[in-house]
Amino acid sequence: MSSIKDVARLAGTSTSTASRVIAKNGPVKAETRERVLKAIEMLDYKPNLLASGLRAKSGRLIGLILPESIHFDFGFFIQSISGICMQYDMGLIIGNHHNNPELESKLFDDFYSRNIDGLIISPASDASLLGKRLKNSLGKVVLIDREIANSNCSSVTLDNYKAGYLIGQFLVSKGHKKIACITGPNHISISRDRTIGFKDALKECNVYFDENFVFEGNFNYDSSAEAIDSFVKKPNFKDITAIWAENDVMAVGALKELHKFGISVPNDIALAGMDGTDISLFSIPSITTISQPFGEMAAKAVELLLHPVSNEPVKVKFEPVLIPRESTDKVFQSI
Amino acid sequence: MSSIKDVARLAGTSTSTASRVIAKNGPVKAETRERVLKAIEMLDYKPNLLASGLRAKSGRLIGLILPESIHFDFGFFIQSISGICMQYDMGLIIGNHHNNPELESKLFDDFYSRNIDGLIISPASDASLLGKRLKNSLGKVVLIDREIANSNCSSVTLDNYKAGYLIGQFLVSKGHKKIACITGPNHISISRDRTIGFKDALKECNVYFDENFVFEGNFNYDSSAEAIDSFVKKPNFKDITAIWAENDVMAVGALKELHKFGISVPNDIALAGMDGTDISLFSIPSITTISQPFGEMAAKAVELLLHPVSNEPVKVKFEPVLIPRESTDKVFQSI
DNA sequence: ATGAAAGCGCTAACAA
DNA sequence: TTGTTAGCGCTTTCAT
Repeated sequence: MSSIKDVARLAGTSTSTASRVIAKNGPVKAETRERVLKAIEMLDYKPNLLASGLRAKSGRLIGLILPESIHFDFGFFIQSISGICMQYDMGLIIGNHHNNPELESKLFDDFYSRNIDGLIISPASDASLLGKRLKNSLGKVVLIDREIANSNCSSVTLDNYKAGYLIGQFLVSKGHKKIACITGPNHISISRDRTIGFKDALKECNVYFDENFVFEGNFNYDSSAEAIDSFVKKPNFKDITAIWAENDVMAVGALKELHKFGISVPNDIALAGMDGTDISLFSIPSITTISQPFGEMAAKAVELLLHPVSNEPVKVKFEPVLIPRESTDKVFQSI
Repeated sequence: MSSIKDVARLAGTSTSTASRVIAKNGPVKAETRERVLKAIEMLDYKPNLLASGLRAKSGRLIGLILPESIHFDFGFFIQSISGICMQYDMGLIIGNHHNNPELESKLFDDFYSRNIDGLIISPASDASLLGKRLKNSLGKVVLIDREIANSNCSSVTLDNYKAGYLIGQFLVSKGHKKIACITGPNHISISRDRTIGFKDALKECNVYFDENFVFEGNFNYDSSAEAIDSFVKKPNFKDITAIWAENDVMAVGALKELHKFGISVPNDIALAGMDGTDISLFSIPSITTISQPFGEMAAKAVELLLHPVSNEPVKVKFEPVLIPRESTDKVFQSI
């Protein structure tokens, strides 16, 4: 690896002149510039980002901390953010905390040791240990997808309460009076918000919400299969005419498990998911869902980081959109 | 941000002593160590990785370049590799090239400018411009998932030829004589290998392979819907009794499109995918597939990078495993 | 328009 | 056991 010194030597200039050519700032005679450029070419010189980052106190690096990387939504975040970072000539360093606050803190510290220019994070849970760390890193953190209670960071989230509310209202409008719910983990605020919105919608419509038919899932396939198993065993399961799973993955898992029991969607029971991911569209039947604008959310997060409009934290909430599909096509008549 | 100087000053030692305490190498009197540790604690000191990286010519960083981040398999790679990196106290910097060789080269150069300790890459295509770059970076690159023709890098791949062969053999064993195929992009060697293996299996079993029923997809849902549309239009579609899609996503897309045409799987037509991802398991019917050990592949790639056994490139090929499921359950009798 | 020199924060060879 | 010092590669004053 050749350094700027090598370039300068070959071009017969000082390192400062070479640096000026590379950074395209200070004045350089056209002829000198040519010599430097040729030297760069010949040596296949690439500036060392650690050195320039050390000087500039900027690693030209964005950190991204997510719970996992496998799920579609997180993959979408990674891909969108990575693309935008590239446009800005920024690197993207990532880590998964698996909802473990210790790992989360470790990643946070490691990233800051690298002079990151900003951090986008979907925090571990309400037990996140990031509190004091976030205070110190003013304006360089944007929360995505999940919020931290009374953090003073900017954040980009979906209005999860409204999402739950919308789906609740929708199912009631289809005539459902007994609705089961497979929630996300209770320690994550987005799950709680979705559930509260959902309950509020039912309450407003005077539909009784049976706590016996709430199952706390973990956003994965398996947990929704468990949920269905537990529901089916209950004596008054026959009254249930609709199920809402708080993400599409669990909805697909529920569909499969219902199928095993010979229960047909939407004829015997209606089913809805959430996220608006492809699996809900390509499922048979297609599954009613609430779409989240993952790409826009990612873009907004980067924008808030790189072009902050003020010193005050900005809280951006995106609007959920209901997408009715085949899985809720049948209208249930009240008996 | 406090530096090691601040620590040394507060502890009343020199920076080298402080450094020795931090690095846990050189000898330090117990009492001095205590003072330094307390200073570190008080200042909440975190070493600057750009500075140490610059010195050590090692960014404690692994680079990961993938075509995309959204697909399940790539998400799996990211998650596995990220976990292992964390164990080694390494950062993980990632980028997507979207099968564009220019982006790929740009990422490559950027990563190397960061003194990465190793690169794991699933290259863009046969047109990858990485040739000379790879020569220069001896032993620090491992290809994953995709191979580059006569590169002398280590690589971790699936035996894609065998995967195609296995599925071909299996479908023939189920009595199929006319089989359609939805391939991956032809510019990617894994697609070609799968297709060749598949054809070879049919040939060995004396089953005629009709080139009219090959559709070049792109590994996404939509392309398989197009494939089905084009197949259905052909006059002799009625003879087709099985379809192989070269990944699970396309298989699910094909299932959906067949369903639209009122064609039932497996009763009217058998269907198989590839990758062994959850969507093929949770699909209704579950889809016969070939599993890839994504986690093991990722682990192997990091291992080859961090603990190379020799200077020679090592080529690791994992064995595909056939997973028969409902989508191929019906045995077709030759007429 | 150009160069000399200092310094970002860290480590390691050498001296004491 | 501890400290001094040089230098990783870069940028940026400050002279010239």
